[in-house]
Amino acid sequence: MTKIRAGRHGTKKDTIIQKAAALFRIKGFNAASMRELADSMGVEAPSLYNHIGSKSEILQAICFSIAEQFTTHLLWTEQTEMTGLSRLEAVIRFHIRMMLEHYDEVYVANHEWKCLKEPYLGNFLNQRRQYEKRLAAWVETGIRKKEFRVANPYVAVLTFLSALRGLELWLRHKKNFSADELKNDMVNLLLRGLIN
Amino acid sequence: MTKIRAGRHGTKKDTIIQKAAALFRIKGFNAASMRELADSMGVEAPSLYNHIGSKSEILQAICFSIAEQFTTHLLWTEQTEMTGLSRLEAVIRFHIRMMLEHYDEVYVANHEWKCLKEPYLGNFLNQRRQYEKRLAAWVETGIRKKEFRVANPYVAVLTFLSALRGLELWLRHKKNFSADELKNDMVNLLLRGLIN
DNA sequence: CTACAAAACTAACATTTATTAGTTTTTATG
DNA sequence: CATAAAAACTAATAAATGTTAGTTTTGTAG
Repeated sequence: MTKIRAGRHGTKKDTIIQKAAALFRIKGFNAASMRELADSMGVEAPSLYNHIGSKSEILQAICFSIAEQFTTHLLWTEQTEMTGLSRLEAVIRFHIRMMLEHYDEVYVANHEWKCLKEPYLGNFLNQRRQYEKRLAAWVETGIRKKEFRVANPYVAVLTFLSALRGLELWLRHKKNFSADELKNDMVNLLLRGLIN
Repeated sequence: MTKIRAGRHGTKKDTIIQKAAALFRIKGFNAASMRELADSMGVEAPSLYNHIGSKSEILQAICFSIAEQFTTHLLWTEQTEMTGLSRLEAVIRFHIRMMLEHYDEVYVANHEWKCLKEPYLGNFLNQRRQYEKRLAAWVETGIRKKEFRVANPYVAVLTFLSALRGLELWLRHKKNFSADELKNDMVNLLLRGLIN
């Protein structure tokens, strides 16, 4: 009879969620079973229910924790960085940091949100749309100030966010890389372009 | 007793695969059931098995059809376009066209490949890696010819591909847009950068 | 019209799944 | 040590799923 260990910085529920994120990332939410999750902790499946309410609840915890961190950082950046360039640079740096420090959770939030149940699904999508809108407002401001050139701000935002989501591909390839180097490359590429 | 209609340009199996792509895109492969798929065609689930071998087979058909189209186009581009810029531009244009004309299939191939079973999963990933490698070779050549500036060609390729994958976000938003306009925006953004 | 093949149907099965109920073991507190 | 709470266990359930078997209907060719 193994026991679920509470991590140094969290409850046993947090430990379950963390393990679940790793499992969901590898197998996908639907394909990952509670039995597997329990197995990965050396425990029987029903034991998990002493700590969590349901499988769905775990996914909700993952998605909203991540969403909240991104939103919070966006608002913070808005008040600390004033130029479009420095703001977008801050966003890139934060996405890289999140991807490095919370790979599983970020991946799951990006790929398995569709498995959320209402009203959480709608909620999550709303939060994302808000994020995109605020970012688009930055770009629009930058365009007005002649800082950026771009025809459609939404094209820029969606391209930008997609490219950042692609950071996961980078980690998947498991190349050895420095976060700073990666950040510089992406800033140069997205903001200054590929062409010499 | 409804019957499965064979489309003008394909067998009944093709019709099933097309409907399945739409369903898989909306609900995800695992969450979509054969009964739902049958329902969407006004038929009972077992009837599908007169035309297809298994649920997995449908996913395989979708993923490999799309992968093959992209690979074929890449090779074609390599022989018809000679500068790095014109090649990447051709890739952007093709991705946009594929996304417009085969939205469901492209989306499913991008998001549900993890549900493929071996050896198809490994096969699919290999094909993708080859695609990435070939694209990286283009960029490397471009760097050598001083056509591109970029520190790490792989950062460029993965960023590029991620941004293109993000075209789906654009379609999801259902803005009215012209494909040409979109193409021009993305070329400018990715190749010339956001900064003025 | 007949006969054969294609393709639909109904019924059922074997598995897998998340989850609950009830019980026993462990841990912590007095 | 005794007692209570926390957390593990076993057993079981209800629902859903992909798929098969066997049968009936539909469409087509001679």
